[in-house]
Amino acid sequence: MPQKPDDPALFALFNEIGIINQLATTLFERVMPHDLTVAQFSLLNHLSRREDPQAPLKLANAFQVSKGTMSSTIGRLESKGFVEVTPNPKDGRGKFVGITETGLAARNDAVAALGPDLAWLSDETTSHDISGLTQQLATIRKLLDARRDS
Amino acid sequence: MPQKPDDPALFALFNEIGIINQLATTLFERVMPHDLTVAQFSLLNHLSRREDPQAPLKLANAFQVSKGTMSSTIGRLESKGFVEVTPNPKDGRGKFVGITETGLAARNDAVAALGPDLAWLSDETTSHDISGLTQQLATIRKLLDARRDS
DNA sequence: GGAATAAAGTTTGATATCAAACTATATAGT
DNA sequence: ACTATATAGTTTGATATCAAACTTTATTCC
Repeated sequence: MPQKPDDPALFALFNEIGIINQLATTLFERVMPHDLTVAQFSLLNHLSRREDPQAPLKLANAFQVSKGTMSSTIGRLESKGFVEVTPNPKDGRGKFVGITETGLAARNDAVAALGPDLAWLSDETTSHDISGLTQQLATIRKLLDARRDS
Repeated sequence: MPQKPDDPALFALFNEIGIINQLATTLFERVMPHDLTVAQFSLLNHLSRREDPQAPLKLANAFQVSKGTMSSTIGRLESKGFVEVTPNPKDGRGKFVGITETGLAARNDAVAALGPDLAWLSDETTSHDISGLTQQLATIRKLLDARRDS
């Protein structure tokens, strides 16, 4: 039973992280076209960068979400016609997810729509060392990630 | 149509923030008792620090969530008997939310259960300037917050 | 005072997310 | 081969979250 039970510094850090996550998500979702969510856009953006279709499980690992979550996001993008899911001919259990022409266009629309907000943020944060900040966070993320598997 | 459409640095930052948020949330929820979620614990913890009951709207603002979200979280804590909701005698629309004895005990249980993980994190991050990191993030949070209202 | 407006809470419908259960296919072990 | 186990995806049930619609009570403004 800790005498000094809560670490205010860590609580404050996670609090800021949680709020930023929420604010950025809603800010971006307000401007993105095609009713794209951040989860959907991120997946679309990821697929737009690699020509070869990817297995759902690999995508789930890349985004650190459960396979159930990835299954759901893929399904929604599929309904919109933005991705195409094909069976893995070598493995009856497996599938491949690839972006469609429509999906690529939607991704480009979204990138364009996000432009102003990102440019504004970029301007406002020129004095910050964003890369340095990101690296510090990456260190903490790796800690949490290692702890998860333990 | 931007030639350099995405700002990799900013995307990377928000990506880390999103993943940390998710990892920390699931890590904490795995150890907390009474089926407490982070949202529920945070509210309970907040209420444990002030003796006087708070209005739901005030709580929603403090946590930067919508009143609908706060309404839902309060309802769940009320079902568990951890908070008590009373009408505002001065204003028929208003309510007040206060923590119960049971709620305070649950909050203390949760703090104790979180102890080991927080201690571990604290140890692992001694070389990091957590406060400085938090302040940098707070600056960005304020930017996003201001943008939201514009 | 009565009508219009505002404010506090709740409800609804949608998405994201997890864990856990489930289905189907593949691989291992004997 | 046959059984047991492992792997890929899907489904289910729960919570969090938002925006928007809705209800109830206050306040404002002629």
